[in-house]
Amino acid sequence: MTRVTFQSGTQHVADVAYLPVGKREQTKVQNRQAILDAAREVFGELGVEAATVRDIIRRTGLAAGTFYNYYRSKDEVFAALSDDGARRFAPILKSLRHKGHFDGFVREAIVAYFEFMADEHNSWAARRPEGEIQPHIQGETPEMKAVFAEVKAAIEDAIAEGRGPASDTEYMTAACIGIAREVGDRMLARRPIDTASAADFAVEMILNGLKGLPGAMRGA
Amino acid sequence: MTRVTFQSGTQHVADVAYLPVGKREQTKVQNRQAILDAAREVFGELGVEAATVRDIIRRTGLAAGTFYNYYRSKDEVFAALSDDGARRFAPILKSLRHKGHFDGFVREAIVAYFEFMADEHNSWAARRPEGEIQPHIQGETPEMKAVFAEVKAAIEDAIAEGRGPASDTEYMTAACIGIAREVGDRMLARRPIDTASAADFAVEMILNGLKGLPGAMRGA
Amino acid sequence: MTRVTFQSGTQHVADVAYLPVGKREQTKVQNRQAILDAAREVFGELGVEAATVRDIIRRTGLAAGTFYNYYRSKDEVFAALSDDGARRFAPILKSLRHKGHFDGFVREAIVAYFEFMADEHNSWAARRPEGEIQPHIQGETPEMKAVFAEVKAAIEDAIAEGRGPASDTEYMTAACIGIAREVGDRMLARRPIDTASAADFAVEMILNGLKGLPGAMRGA
Amino acid sequence: MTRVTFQSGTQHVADVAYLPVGKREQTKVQNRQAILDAAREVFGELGVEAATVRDIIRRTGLAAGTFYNYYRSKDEVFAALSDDGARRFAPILKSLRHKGHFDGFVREAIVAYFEFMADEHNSWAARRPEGEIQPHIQGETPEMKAVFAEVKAAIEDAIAEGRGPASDTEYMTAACIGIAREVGDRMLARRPIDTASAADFAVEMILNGLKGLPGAMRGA
DNA sequence: GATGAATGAGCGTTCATTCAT
DNA sequence: TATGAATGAACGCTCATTCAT
Repeated sequence: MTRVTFQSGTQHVADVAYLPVGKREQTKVQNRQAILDAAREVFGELGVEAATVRDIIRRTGLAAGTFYNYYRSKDEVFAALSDDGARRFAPILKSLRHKGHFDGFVREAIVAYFEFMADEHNSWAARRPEGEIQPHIQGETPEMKAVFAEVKAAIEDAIAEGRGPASDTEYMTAACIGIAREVGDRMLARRPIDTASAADFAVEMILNGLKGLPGAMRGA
Repeated sequence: MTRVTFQSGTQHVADVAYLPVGKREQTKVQNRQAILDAAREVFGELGVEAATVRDIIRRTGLAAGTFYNYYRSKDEVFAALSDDGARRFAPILKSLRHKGHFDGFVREAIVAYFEFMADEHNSWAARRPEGEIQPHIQGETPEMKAVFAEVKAAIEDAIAEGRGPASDTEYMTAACIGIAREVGDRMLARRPIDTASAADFAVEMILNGLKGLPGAMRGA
Repeated sequence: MTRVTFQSGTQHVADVAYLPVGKREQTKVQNRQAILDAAREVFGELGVEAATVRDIIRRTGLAAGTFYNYYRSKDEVFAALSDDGARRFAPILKSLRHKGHFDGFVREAIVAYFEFMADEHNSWAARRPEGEIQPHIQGETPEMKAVFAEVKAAIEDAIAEGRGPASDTEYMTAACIGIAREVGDRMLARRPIDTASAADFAVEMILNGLKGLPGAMRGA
Repeated sequence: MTRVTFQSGTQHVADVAYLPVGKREQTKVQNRQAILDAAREVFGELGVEAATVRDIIRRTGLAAGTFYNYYRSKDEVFAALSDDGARRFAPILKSLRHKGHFDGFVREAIVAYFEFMADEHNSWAARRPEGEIQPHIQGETPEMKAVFAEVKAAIEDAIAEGRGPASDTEYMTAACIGIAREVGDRMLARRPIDTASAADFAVEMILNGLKGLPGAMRGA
């Protein structure tokens, strides 16, 4: 089982600035990043719906108008964060595909997903100053949502390709996804966050569930 | 297995107006209902968070102030809808509890939940004019949310009481809930809506999944 | 010095219903009175500006629309209360006029004014239930304002007629009025309310002040 | 007797903008001033209670939201105006305190108060377009109210410190205040406004009145 | 005449967005 | 580009007033 480590969104985007750049480019990248960081926080604390552009920009210290030099709306930042998450996660997931063994694929996908969530959650919580009053936290970041969508797509594909058991593939996907989502959420609420045992549980549940299905088991 | 039929919220409340009443009372009931209907639609289309009181009242054709003759806030309408759903669903669910057999309980709970969803969905969709452009739909009504919460509580209890298999009960509940929710959603998207086969699937998945769990199977 | 006693507005208007009346007339009078009473309370508690028609009608237990069968607006109730006060006070004041002696006139006018205020204040406070939380009180009723206007007019006349000292009569009136108003207000704030000593003070202040004026003293 | 001249609030604040500034700062100052001016007018015409934020902003021609870039509420504008008045008046008043001679103190305080009122009134009236229909005017600006409060406090102190005659000090203060307020108001209604003779009158009235009091005269 | 729900103007306030600087 | 004040639509809500019952 491959151990993966994820880099927080902040570092990731900064790393992208790999070419020597003038000061102007520098601050452009910094501002863009500052907005993304602030948005991540605000989304996590207030929820995506309740968050306003003002909330985001206020936290950056930038001027209101500056926001619109980078994004056209709150939804666009949301999409950017989602993309960021998806982009970071996609290669891991892709490497798991076409490995043939459905059971192994599921396990690794779930593990990767849970670890991503845990990492995201940690790096996000860690960035908050200690002494401060902790604001109300909602906790699901756009990245998590995006990665969830990726995993879902992967499982959908795997099942549809017949590498998983043949039954009602749509419902099968739905069941896997449901388990992953709900167990993953509970996992994040526990201290310490234990991705391994959560993954064990979810994988058992999924594989056993699928195996018992009437039309079942034709897996690779 | 008892076959249950649910009445839509609209009809339900209308039925209550069984006594001959003055015109004033009539319009009051109608307005109250119009607000609830409008709210259900708006919540379904925009989501509860994004919906505004003015969205709701606009759709009724009533004056802005009229809303406040009936409800004090958006949340109060939401609660009213939820209550309506929960109240209709609660007796069914209660009759399933303490039946001893965990497998049977799960099956009947899932069936009841799916049938409620289907019914709710139908009555809600039916009320929408045909020719109109279908606005973007989120689709989950407060009633569904409320009933979902009921089912979740029931499963939580059943598992916690040890009538289900003993393992990590929290994760077990989460898995059941996840399956019910996701499969239920897919079910609603199909035509015709077939609650029986969706329930069959979900129940199989849940029971098989739980049975295979390491600490497993002590259920009644 | 004549001792005068004032009847509260409530009793006064009730007394007016001296003729045998049908039930309809009865309730009409009662409603009108209920509105006036409620208005007096509300004006006293919230202030005339802040008070709303709804505040008044709510306290009567009558329906909203009923208000408009009696008065067209808050201002009209205000005027009615003022009239009531003025009407009750006018005869007392008139009996003091044309008595010739300016000093005596001033004394009796001030005494009458202060006693009216005290009485009004008492009967208003007395009607409030004991056990209840005392709402914030502003304390100046329309009646007091109206009576103040009466006193002002009387003094204006007396001074203009030359029965008082000849100087700048407008300023003289202003000074008297200012003393009466401010000392009267302080009087109401003390417990027990002592109209006699307040009146003594105000009268001394007024008469001595006027006597010392340059063009002074030609009084009757 | 020192002759003092007050600058109107408008000029005063404008004078403060003594440094050359960018256009932005300029319009900011202008807008802030426009709001204050509009507020003064509206308060004067409708009374502070009845005035609304929208009344104020409407008169400026600015957008509704702009108000909140400068003040958080009507009360804050009111406070700003009051502060302005008090700040301008305070030094004059302070220079009069502790001068020992009660008579002189009263005279100068009254003179200063009347001159402030006259000046305020003039600058306020002057800013009104000629041809327009004069709206109903209540006429007391927050500045006047604030300055009145200052004078009242000063007299209260002086009397309480025993520098004035010893009698019922609360009533004494009330009487002085009443005279100052009422005579001052009449003064403003005359053309031309003659502060000197009004002050002469008020001071005579106050001092003579106090001197005649029973417990009287122990003043410095 | 009494009722009380409906009305809709208007209020205080927030917010996304623009645009002169 | 960055700035941040101006904008005005929209929100939640209250209120005086009307009018069918």
